[in-house]
Amino acid sequence: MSSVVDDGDLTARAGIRNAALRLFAERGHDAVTVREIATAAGVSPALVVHHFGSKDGLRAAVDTHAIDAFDRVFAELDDHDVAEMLTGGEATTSVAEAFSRMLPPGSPLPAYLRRLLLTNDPAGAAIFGRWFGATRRLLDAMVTLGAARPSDDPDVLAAFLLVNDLAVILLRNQIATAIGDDPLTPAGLDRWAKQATAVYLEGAFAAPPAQPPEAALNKPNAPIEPPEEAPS
Amino acid sequence: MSSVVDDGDLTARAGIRNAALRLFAERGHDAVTVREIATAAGVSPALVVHHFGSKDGLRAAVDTHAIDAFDRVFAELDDHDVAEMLTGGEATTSVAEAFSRMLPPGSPLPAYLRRLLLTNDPAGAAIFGRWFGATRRLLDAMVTLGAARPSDDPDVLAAFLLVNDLAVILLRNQIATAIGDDPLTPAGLDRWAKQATAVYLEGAFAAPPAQPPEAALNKPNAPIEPPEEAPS
DNA sequence: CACGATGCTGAACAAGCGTTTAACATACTG
DNA sequence: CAGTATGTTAAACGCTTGTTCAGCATCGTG
Repeated sequence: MSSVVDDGDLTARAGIRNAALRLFAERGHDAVTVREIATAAGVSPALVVHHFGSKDGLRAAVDTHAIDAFDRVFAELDDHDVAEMLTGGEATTSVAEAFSRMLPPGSPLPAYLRRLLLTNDPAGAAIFGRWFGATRRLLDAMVTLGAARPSDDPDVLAAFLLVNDLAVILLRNQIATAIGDDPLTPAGLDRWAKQATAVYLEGAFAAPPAQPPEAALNKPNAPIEPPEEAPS
Repeated sequence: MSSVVDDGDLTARAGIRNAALRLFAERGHDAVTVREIATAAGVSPALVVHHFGSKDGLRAAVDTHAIDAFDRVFAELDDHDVAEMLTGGEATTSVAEAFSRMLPPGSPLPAYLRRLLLTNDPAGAAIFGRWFGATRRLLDAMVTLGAARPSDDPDVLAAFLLVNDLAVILLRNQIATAIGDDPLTPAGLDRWAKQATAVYLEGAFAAPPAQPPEAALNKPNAPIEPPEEAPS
């Protein structure tokens, strides 16, 4: 056993990249030092720079590696979705489900996706744009096949469905403590999918009993963060 | 004019806290230096430490300040929601709507909430837990009033509705470029609320035309991230 | 007026950071 | 076998970081 992380027979380069992926995902780029990455990978700090040029070069390599994996997951999901639609299976297949199915349980990739979308990183914007386009196209296909109701604002509807899916990954930890199941495990995923499917098929709310329609709307509220705040 | 930021007549202490709030929200705690905060607030770096003890003390002060504002927004939303429910107004009132209504347009608070929820910060976990409890109680109330359909897993349903709402704030920038409207402005919010309300009232998908019910389910897929990866 | 708080600063410090450099193995190549 | 890439390291460098310190105004209070 070398130390710290048992990577099997990985190249040192790949080992560094994987260690960096995990640490970046857990704590963010800036909070992780080159020395920590090197220790986690069982190599010297100088080797990190030798292989990736600089810490930022390593960041870029990790980014492309992760984005590649993400797009493979999403592509798989896309096919799966169309197949399910055609065979009359479940109504929806979620990004979260694809992540849970295709990634090993302890994978740092969900957390890395969170960091990628959180920082206003152009790579995160690019991946979101691609996924939005795919969702939009899928929604159109479902409408023409009669599997989804047509909308007067399909862009917003597609974005709504996509971000609802992504929220499961972004807020994974909070959801887990709230409902008592990690939503990226089969058990949690099942509970989540049941409720989501129900809402997407029938809705969640009912129109109120029957009363005067326009009542208290647009009453102005005092802003909570006025231009000048009380000094603490 | 002093410099950089015109804060009106703020205490230096409050000015530092506000500058830190904005910088932390934009770039994250670790990527911001004490010197940058001091410059943005128009004071010397030493004064930052003098008022808050340390950079981490400043972080804590900013945290409590922000969390206080968040909870005020959410409490307002809660009241508003109940009121709307009773008067038979709109079916839903979203967290995003409350943020948009109660915060000035350029406020750093949405971005700070994003950082708080996505960095596994215990403060973020606490605020999510509180909001989840409130959502759960609101959902129960709506069910007894006949405004929401009863669910066999109300915890998950409440979490689903809450994280869908939060996703608008978390992915604000990506949504803005995807749909062409910032979802925290009145225009974008209106488009978003229309689609969300439609889905929550009637659903988004239709049951497939009518076909064999169980078809291709649980077919095993090759994991995309095998234990040992190809060295790049 | 004296005087202790209070607010605030410039200069400096130790520590930690990313990175560089020179050197050492190891292994393929002619 | 010499020679040259390749992988790897220990040690050090320069810079930035958070923080400290001594001192300067300002000001309400006895």
